[in-house]
Amino acid sequence: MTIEEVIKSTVKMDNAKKVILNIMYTQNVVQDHFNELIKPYDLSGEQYNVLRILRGQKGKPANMCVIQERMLAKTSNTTRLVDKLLLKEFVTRNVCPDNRRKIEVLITQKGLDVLKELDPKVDEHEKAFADNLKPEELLFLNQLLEKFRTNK
Amino acid sequence: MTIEEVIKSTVKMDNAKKVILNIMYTQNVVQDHFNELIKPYDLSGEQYNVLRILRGQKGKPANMCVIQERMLAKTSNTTRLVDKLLLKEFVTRNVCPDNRRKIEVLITQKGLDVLKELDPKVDEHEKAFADNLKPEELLFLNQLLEKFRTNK
DNA sequence: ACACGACACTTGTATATACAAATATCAAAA
DNA sequence: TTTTGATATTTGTATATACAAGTGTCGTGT
Repeated sequence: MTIEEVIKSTVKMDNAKKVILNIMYTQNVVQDHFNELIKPYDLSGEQYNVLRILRGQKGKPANMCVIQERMLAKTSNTTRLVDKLLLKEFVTRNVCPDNRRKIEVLITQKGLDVLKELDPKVDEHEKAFADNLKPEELLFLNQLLEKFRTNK
Repeated sequence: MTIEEVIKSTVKMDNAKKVILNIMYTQNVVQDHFNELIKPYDLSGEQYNVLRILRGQKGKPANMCVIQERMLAKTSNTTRLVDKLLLKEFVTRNVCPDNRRKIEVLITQKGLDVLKELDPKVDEHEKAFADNLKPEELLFLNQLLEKFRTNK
């Protein structure tokens, strides 16, 4: 389905406009797909993202600003995001002893378990999209997107 | 900046995962850029989008479900979005005489004026990104994104 | 005519997000 | 030691979004 069909556009668009709509729409499609996937786990996409960052720390605690800067969408509220994860006991939160301004956030075993359970489903989700392209097309798409963002 | 640099990833990712992150992140960058642009106009991105759809109607009124289906993000709340535009006098809203379940939404001159003022800025915004790619790359990016979405 | 399911839209409620202001701590200068 | 500016996080408030339930209208069959 072309982007014109998606938005039922009657007028002709140039490629500059079309590519932006395509990116916005594709992100929407991917996100909706992903949200379906994690719905049964009572996690929002952002919350999942934080958990993944914490797992990536491999036991090292992450403080708020580290989490913030590793997230794709620079949400203005890491505190409340971590609050939610704390309620579900997916993370722990403690004041950093070296610098009491900082907070040390750690993923719990329960958090790791839920990620582990999600891993194959997430892989499948990614693969479902990636399989639409040949390996070299996938590579090229990555390069084009990166280039598209130059200086932004 | 590669997507690994953006999220400061330490581990190696396969292209399937990378392309999804790239799409999510690129959309974020584009959206942030666009939000900066429309901030002085007291319009949200979604509100702008609705106005653009209404202008595309060329005088023909659009009812709620038409607006809904032409939007990129299937927001669950067109009513309140139109409410906001109504408050700013960018649209009018009337019950459809033929079918009183339906609502006829029309863009006002004031709405058209604000779009007109935004047009060159939006073009510039789109061009700023598009100029990072050669015309044939732009075309290819569109094709790859479309293909990436196949069956979703 | 009237009952019924479908349709178009609205409203309630809970949650998420954006932005700015507030709080607490630290490091370095006076 | 006190002050100052920077850093790290939290909180308040307004707005946006998601999802489900509610309202009014229509078309169809009986």
